[in-house]
Amino acid sequence: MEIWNQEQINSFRATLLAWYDQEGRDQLPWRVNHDPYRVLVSEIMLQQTRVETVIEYFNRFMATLPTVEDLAQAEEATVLKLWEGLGYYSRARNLQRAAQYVVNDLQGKWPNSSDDLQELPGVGPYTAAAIASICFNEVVPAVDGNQYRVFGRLLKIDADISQPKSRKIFYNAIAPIVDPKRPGDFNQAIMDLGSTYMKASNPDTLNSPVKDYNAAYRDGVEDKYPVKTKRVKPRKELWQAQVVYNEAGDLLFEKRPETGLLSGFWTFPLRKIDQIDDLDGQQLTIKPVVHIFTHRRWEIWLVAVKAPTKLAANQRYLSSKEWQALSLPKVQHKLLAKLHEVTDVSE
DNA sequence: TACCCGTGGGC
DNA sequence: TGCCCAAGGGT
Repeated sequence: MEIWNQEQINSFRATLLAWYDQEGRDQLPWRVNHDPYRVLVSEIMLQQTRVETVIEYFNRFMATLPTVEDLAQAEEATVLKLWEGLGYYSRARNLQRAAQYVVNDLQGKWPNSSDDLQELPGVGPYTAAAIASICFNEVVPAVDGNQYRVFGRLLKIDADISQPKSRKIFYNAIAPIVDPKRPGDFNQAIMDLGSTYMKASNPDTLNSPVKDYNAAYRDGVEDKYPVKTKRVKPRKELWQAQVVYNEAGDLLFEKRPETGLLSGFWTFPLRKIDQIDDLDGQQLTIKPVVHIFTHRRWEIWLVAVKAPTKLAANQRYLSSKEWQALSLPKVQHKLLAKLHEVTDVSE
């Protein structure tokens, strides 16, 4: 691992920020000001999610809920509808809880330090540092995937970024480098660097503004950094999705449990099966609907089944108007599309 | 700690 | 196609 002296640190800061001032993505909608509410919403949305995906969601979210008070007072269904399709839905619920915490418990006064910001639900060390540096000029590194990648290469840090304990190693390595005059811009500059010249795949190191500071590139071992070992294959599971209509033509939905995957969302009644032979009803499709989560691969067979004589507490018939108004997970939209596909063919 | 938690795009 | 990846946090 490389250790920079103060002279190298000073010149790195100057080089990085000069590039950022020229080529930074200052047009991103969450960078138009340093309102902590806007920055919080953007940071939560950007967790494990691409910038290009977030922009549209962010603009719609801010147009609907412009202030932290608006979010605190909104119906949860409103928030989830705004989040529909973005994934990791606990982020949306925690974001609203964070807004309620600021409004109700702190009388609208934002925590202005990284430590205090971590008290907000859904705000961990990275997000807290990002907000603290961008909105309140706290001199702290916002250690995220970009900083792992950028400084893993620049400094040839051998710690495995898949392991949580490596975070402290990176934090300690980066902390002395953060520009004390412009900590927020420093962190955002690293983000921009990490998504342009220093991407994970096909980086353009040769043209990077900080090429001269890149020890991994200098030594011809850039492809070894950052060190990352863990990879988990999604587990394959077979499911059947039950299709049930009532006399009015409404479809039977079932609310998922309050914990676990897609918690609290409405889907067709889903039942796990061991093999296709276990399908319990009239098979409606030749191929299953396939949906891949981070850790699971679902193959879902649509089956028509008899209506239950009595609905369970978590079951309801919903008209198309009703379910379209709900926030539904992508997998349920896939099932609905598939059902309409086979229904149209038969008509 | 290791695992859980969504989705879409790139190659 | 089957992987890997993308501004993490909760448990």
